[in-house]
Amino acid sequence: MKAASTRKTSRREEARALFRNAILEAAEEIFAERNFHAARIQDIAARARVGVGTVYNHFEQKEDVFRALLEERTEAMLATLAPAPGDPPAFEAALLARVTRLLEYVERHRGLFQIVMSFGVSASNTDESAKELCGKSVKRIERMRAAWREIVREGIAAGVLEPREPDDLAAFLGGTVRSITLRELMSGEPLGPRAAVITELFLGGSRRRAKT
Amino acid sequence: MKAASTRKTSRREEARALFRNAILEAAEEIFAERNFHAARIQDIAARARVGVGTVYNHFEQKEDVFRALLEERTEAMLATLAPAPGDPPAFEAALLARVTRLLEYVERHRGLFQIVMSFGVSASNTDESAKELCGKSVKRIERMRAAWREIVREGIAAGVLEPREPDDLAAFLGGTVRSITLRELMSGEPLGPRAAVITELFLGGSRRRAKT
Amino acid sequence: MKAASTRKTSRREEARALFRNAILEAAEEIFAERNFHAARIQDIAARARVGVGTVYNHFEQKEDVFRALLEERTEAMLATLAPAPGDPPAFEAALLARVTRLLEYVERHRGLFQIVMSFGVSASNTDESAKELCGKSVKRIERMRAAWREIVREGIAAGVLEPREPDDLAAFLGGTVRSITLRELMSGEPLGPRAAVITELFLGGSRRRAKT
Amino acid sequence: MKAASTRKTSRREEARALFRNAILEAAEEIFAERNFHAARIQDIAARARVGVGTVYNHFEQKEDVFRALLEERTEAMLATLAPAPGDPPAFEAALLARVTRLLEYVERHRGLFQIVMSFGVSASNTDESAKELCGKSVKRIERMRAAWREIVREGIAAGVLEPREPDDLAAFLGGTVRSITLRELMSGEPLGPRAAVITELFLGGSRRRAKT
DNA sequence: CATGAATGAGACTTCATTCAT
DNA sequence: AATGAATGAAGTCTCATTCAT
Repeated sequence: MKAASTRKTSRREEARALFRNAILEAAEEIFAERNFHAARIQDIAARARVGVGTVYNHFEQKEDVFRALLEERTEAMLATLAPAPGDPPAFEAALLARVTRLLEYVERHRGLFQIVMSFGVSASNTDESAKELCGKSVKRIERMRAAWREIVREGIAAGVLEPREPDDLAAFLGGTVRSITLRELMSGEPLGPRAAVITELFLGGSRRRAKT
Repeated sequence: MKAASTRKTSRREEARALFRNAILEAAEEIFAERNFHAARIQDIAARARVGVGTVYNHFEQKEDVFRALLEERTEAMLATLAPAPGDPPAFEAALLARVTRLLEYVERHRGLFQIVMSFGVSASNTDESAKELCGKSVKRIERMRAAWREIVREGIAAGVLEPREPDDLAAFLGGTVRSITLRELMSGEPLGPRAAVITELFLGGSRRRAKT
Repeated sequence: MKAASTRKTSRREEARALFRNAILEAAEEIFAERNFHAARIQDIAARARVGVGTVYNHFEQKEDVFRALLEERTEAMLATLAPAPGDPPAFEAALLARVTRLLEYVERHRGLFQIVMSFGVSASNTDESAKELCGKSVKRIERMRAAWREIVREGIAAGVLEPREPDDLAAFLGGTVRSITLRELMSGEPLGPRAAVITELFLGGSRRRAKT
Repeated sequence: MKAASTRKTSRREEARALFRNAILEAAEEIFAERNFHAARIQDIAARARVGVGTVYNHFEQKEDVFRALLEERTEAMLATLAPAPGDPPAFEAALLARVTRLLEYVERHRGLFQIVMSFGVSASNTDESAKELCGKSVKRIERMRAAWREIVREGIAAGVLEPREPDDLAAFLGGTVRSITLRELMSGEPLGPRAAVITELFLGGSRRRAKT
């Protein structure tokens, strides 16, 4: 009986997740093609083939939809930097694979990331609710930095990178990715091809110099 | 008597221009700190210390305020690239002076240009009214390109730049400026210091090779 | 289960119709006592004991409320001329019954019909939107004429009216009704008592002359 | 010197009257083609080729423009019923001449009179300001009645009309004029041709019966 | 829980009125 | 006295949010 109840519950939760997901995906599309203020809950609901009330069953406010979307997508983006089963063993190749994964993910969610990147900037700076959002954002940036640092450590351990202060190398790597991504994102260029450029640039600047 | 009437008229027009300007400046601030949809006409009017109706005496719609602002600012930005009286005679120095002027102007209107640069993107892509705006934008991009081309021609004439196809060099110069501006704009860094970097990068890549 | 769903749906639609009706009735009162421009949506909503937004859930614009009202009422007015179950068999008596029904209906909606009758006139002649309204109005006038013609045909078939061109008799009948209605409507007199006068006048002028 | 001042004054007043008149005529056109609420002071001023402020130099409020217009036009309308120099001596012919004058005047100001006639009816019954307007209107109706009575008296004195209670005959005459005018006005027909019909109808019903 | 109509706060826009020139 | 820009109250309409079914 307990099993039944559990399965029942899990089925229900599965259904919930389905709805929630559909809403988030619809929201991503709508937010990307309009913008936060111009996007109407009604449109999101319609795109998700769901009633307006349903959106409110899953999210308290319109802003929460946006918040959740951000959270989910940036979380997934962070995940692309983790080592994956099929990654090649060599550091350089593995780095390329990871950065490629990252860029591909960003590409797939281009519209949203355009908003994200221009958010700390043009978005309602005065807005009170933006503060909390920024708070979470800071934490995520921290985690991103940690991810880069971890990669850099691996590189140093593998003897590929100069044994410098990992924080500096991490900043270099992160900055390179960030600035190139930003430019291609805003100018409308595809991101995929830049992964190679990024790793080259990074390695060119931080590869271990052969001992004399 | 006619003189009096003329002066009267010009005074009135002067006053009109004053109001119009105050409104545009207020709008720039408000649009920069909120964003088009979140900015309320009431706020703009209040910031300009003007009645709501006054805004509508100068602009037909809220959107027209934005449009005019864009027009005015990008026009002035274009003007910074024209040769100025105090510019040094040497091409390299003159180039630096011009680029510096450009970056300083963009810096002074940072908030607005952030919006401008992310406009073809996050702004209501579907919107019908955006089309006309884009049309004008295309023309302005064309004129910008022409300005770069003119500068490049001067450089070639002065024997400083390689005598290549001016369009290519212009694209290189424009692209360098654009991408660096974009990055610093979005990341919140000051623009001024980058003028030197930009000219260096450009000259490094296109300076005339000494004849062997 | 389907039955339940059907009933649910029909109940909802029933409720919708109830609201729509309440709004139209409120609008009729407000439009009648003020006039199109002076009538505020807020007033209509309040009179209908409904929120402002509700009005906009049922009609796109203020003007559409007016349009729908016109449509609905003139439609119903046309219906009063159709033969009804309880009408007496004799042509003269049936005619009186029908005209009486018509006048009673107009009486019940006096305020609105006053506006309708003075519409092609004082209403925004220049207005662009008035055109469409007039187009529909023309169709309805056509149908009214057809209704009169049908009545006249019955009268001729019954041998009560002179066997003349039905269009002429119809025009006579319609014109008599119209002009008397108009006068009483504008001068504030009750309409009911005029039904007899109208039929008398009409029959007096078009009753079949006995063969010599 | 006094003469000069007087002439100066009168010239000024002449000028004032000119402006006032231009405004009233413009207002008549605008009110006729739109309607009180839809007519904008700006439009009236523009049509009169006058600044907005000028309108307010001559009238306190928008409503006063309307009020004055009504006053002026109905006053002039009343004047058409007074005996005129060229009127024929015979009562019947004189009556026809007067009624013709009246109808011609109404015809020339058709747009306004359409509004006037549908005013006590569809116009803001609830409006507070309408009351005063109605008060004046009542007085004018009284004077109109007096005018009819005077005409009737002449007819009786001339031995053309039955020596009945003048009030009754006046009501008959006035009513006939009013109802026919109303109908033609609303239906868009020209008024001129109806003068003959009106006098015929009136005389037919009230001409003195020959003594047996 | 899904749904979608009801709701009203709030934004844009108009326009009567004022007032400095 | 004429003028026309400034002003803000008021009206229309939108849309986030609630709630009965």
